[in-house]
Amino acid sequence: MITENERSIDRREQIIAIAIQLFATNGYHKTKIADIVREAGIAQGTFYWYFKSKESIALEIIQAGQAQILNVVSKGYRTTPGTVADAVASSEKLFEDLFTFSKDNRYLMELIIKGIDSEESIKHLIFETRIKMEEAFKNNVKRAMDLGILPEKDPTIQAALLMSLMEGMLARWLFGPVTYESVVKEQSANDLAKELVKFEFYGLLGI
Amino acid sequence: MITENERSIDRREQIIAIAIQLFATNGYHKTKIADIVREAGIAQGTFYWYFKSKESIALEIIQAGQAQILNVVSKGYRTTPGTVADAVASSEKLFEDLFTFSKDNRYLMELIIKGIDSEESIKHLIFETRIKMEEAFKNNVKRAMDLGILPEKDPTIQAALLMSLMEGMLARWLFGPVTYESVVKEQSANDLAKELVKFEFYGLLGI
Amino acid sequence: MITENERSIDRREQIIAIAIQLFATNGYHKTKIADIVREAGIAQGTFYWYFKSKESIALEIIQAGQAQILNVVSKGYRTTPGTVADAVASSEKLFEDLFTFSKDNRYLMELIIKGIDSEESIKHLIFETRIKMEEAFKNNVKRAMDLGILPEKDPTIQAALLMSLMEGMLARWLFGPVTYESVVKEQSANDLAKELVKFEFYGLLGI
Amino acid sequence: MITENERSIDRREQIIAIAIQLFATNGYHKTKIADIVREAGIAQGTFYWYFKSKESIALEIIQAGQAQILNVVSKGYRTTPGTVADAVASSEKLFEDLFTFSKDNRYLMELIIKGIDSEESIKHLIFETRIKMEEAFKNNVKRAMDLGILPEKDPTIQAALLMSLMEGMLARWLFGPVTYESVVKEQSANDLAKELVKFEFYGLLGI
DNA sequence: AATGAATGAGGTTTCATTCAT
DNA sequence: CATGAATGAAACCTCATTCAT
Repeated sequence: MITENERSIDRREQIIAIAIQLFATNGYHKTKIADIVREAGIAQGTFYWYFKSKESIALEIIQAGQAQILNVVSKGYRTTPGTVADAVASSEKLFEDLFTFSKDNRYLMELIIKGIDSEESIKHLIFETRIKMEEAFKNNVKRAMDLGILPEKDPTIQAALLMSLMEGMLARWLFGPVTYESVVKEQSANDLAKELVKFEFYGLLGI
Repeated sequence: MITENERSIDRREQIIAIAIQLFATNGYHKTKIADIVREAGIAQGTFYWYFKSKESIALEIIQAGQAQILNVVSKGYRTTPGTVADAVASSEKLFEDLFTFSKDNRYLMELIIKGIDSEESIKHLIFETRIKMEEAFKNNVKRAMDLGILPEKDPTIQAALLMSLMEGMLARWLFGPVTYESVVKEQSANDLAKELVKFEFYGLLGI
Repeated sequence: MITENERSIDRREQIIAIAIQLFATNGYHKTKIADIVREAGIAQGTFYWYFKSKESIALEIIQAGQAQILNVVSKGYRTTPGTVADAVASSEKLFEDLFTFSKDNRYLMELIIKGIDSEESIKHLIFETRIKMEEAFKNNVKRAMDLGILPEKDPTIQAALLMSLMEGMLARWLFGPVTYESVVKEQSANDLAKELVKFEFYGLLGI
Repeated sequence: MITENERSIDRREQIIAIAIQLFATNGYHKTKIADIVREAGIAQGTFYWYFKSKESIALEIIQAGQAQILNVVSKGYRTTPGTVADAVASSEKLFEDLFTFSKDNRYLMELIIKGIDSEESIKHLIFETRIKMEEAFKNNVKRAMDLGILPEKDPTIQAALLMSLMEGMLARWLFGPVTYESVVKEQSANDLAKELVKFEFYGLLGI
């Protein structure tokens, strides 16, 4: 039996899911509260029983998304690598996890990765999320350098480069146009991770 | 002496410059015509003497920007490289040019690289611009492969990876937060290009 | 007790009534949404809860008006007349009905008869209404000719002449200046109908 | 050789001719000064050298039109009729003159007959013109009654009926839809006048 | 006489939010 | 919890008119 409370939570989740998709697809400003409630089949006023404002639902979405993403990313480099092969494997694991999560949370990731032109507070939170992801990358790179697996370079830049690669490939894979159909969009999360990691470690010249 | 015609063109250019900056800084929807005319010191109606609508000025901005950017990018790999060192040098040249242009056209590039949540027509034009940049990259990569300088791989993916790196570094360099102050933002266009190209060819493991 | 629904319909009707009057009195373009809502004692935005646009309320007004008018006109020549006297009587009945309806729907008829300088779509609908009225007249004339009551002539022209008479008298009776005070405006619908029909059948020379 | 003054007058006339046509075709409010000057091939400001305002050019148009029309109408019943046939002939002459003038001044007549939703001052002047036409008709009718040619009735009403017939037929003949193509629009001014006068004197039952 | 850039009041419409029921 | 009617500030855009040249 579904309690009142549970039904209420469902309704909330439903509205959130719709809002995520609309924000990602049409943008923050183009998405009207009227669109959300129409899609949800509820009255305009009902929205405001569940959420304080348009801004607040967006903030809640990003907030919750941040937690999930960071959870995925932080679990990435779990192993303590000893060799380059170990580092490669663990990097692959990280990206595969992230790509898998992204595939399951397409619209959320679209919001985070492509960003949305919205209120300052929302943009700030998105920004923060990406900074934190990049920091996780940096720590991993730093650790690999400390272990002598990677040559000593500025880890901040290396993390930025890594993050850029990841963002770019993810965007093309999930939100990109048909142009990438055969070469990017059809690949599995694992394929994509492998391709990325190869480039990550060896560059264009790599085998 | 300034002729009527020149003054008129100046006024147009002035409005465009202001609009670019406001669009980039505050976003398309947050930028009101009232903001633009206030900044330009003209009456609301005067804007409409020069431009048909808010959408049309944005389209004109992106259109013109696309032409300039593609001009820079297309001049990139002018040389016919024979060795890897040649390829590296010419790649460096390309990115340095692009970064220099970007520094001089900060707000325009912010619009193109970060994108704006705007009308469909505008988003489409921005998208097109990025696709064309990426195509220029792809052609360069393909040529290097044909010459035997780079190992044969799918050039579409390599171009996507390159474009991702470029977008990411550019964004951090010019529009990024103070976080990158010391390691990215303070670098010259040439430094940044070198760093990027090193990664481009050799990856994390590169010397 | 007034239900929600009824109040809502009342509000709609109220806005429509005000709009009809203002459109008829001041014209379409001179009538501002601000005028309508001021008269109705509601907020500007409320208008748009009930109607999509200024154009749409005008269309709705004419549409509904057309239906009512055609209903009146079509009921006109119900009887099957056998003699000229029958035809005269039934024509009188038709015009009396139409004039009575017009008196009760003064402003609506003013819109239809005098026309308004408005959007093309609205003008078209008004035009259509008048064409349909004239067609009803034509059918009546034709029937009388078939029955041998009226001499055979082109019914299209006769209907046009009839319609012209009706429009002219109606305009003078209801919307005309005080000039016609004593001789036209003060007459009853029945008086007017009689006068018109006398001219219709016998012309200036008629008894 | 054309003097400065003459060219100036031509320019004025040209603007007026364009304005008449646009007012008649698109309505007063829908016709923008921008439309007029575009059609005339002059600058926006130039319009205001020739005319004080949009309202003033419209007033001037109607004013001049009124004079011409009344001139035509007043010349109508020149003859002193003695018999019904004389009255018929002279009535035919009046309408033929008026219809001929209307054909040559299509757009002007459209403004006068159909009226335009415009400023109060303009509407008033149009109204006045029609009143004066109707008065001319009334005088003619009255004279015929005094001469014993027409039965004694209220000449105001008879004139109104006559005016209505004329307005209606004119509108269908010149501004009407293709519906009337064969039966009304293709007729000559003389044909139309004859048809009208037959109805005028004998009604539907007339031979 | 003529130009065309500039003005600014004012119009229609949108939409996040509130509120009585 | 839910509704949907109501609000009103604010946005974009129009256009008759003015003005410096």
